[in-house]
Amino acid sequence: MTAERARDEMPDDEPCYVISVAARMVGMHAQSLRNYERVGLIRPGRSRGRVRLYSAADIQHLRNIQRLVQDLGVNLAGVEVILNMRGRMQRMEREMDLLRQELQAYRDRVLPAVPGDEVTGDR
Amino acid sequence: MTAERARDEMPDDEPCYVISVAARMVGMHAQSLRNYERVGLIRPGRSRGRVRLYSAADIQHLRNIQRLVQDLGVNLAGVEVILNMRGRMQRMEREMDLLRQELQAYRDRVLPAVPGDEVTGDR
DNA sequence: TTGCTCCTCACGTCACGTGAGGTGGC
DNA sequence: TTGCTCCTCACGTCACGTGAGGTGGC
Repeated sequence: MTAERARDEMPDDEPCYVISVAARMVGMHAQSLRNYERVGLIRPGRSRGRVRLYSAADIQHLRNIQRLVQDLGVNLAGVEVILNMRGRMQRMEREMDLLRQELQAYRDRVLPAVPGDEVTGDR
Repeated sequence: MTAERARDEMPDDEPCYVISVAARMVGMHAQSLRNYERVGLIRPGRSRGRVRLYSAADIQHLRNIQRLVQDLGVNLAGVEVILNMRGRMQRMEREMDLLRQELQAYRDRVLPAVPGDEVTGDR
């Protein structure tokens, strides 16, 4: 990522690939990409001439969709639900990391909690 | 739940409804229930006579499937992925609750953590 | 015996991929 | 002008619901 960015000066969310290039990159039909946009699964940028422009992040998003559709046989309604859930899970994971860090700080630097009491006591 | 259990002495995982009753309870075609079993979405018990018997938990599971299929238009491959993810999210939520409880125990009973250091320090 | 269950087969419908056809702006 | 893009329409395929048909055990 960092190396790539340094090489071509292209941030992940920079719209840069027209539909034919994006389709070739992910091995899909250009018309499929238009279909996915029509049902709201992806929202590429547009040039002033109304030409779709896909960012590197869009390409990655398309690969996620592709894996669900082609490898697992999920339909587009399912893809939408799954990608939403995936986002929520990622947020939960970040929140859990924060909790673990904070807890570790207590364990390392301060005092141990009353052992086997408050966590298991009321379950 | 508890009241129901006390009333009819029927635990949630007790197989008790034949397919016609289960189908009527959830408003689905009996053949659909057989389809769901064939693709592995549900696994009802069987009587010795090989007759399917659905538990209250199975009924609830069928309602979850029904909502995804009928309300959201998800196909069966998507339902499988979504229900698996849902299970993982529920386990994560329980784990997060434990972490929060433990953390709260530290905050209440012991000492405050070094404020604004280890949690925000390396982000 | 009656009414259930079991299973398999088949048909209808719908979602989605994919191609064609005609258009317009770099 | 050429090769792209845009859009819409239409067709083929597949998944899934749903009914029929024939069977067997409470």
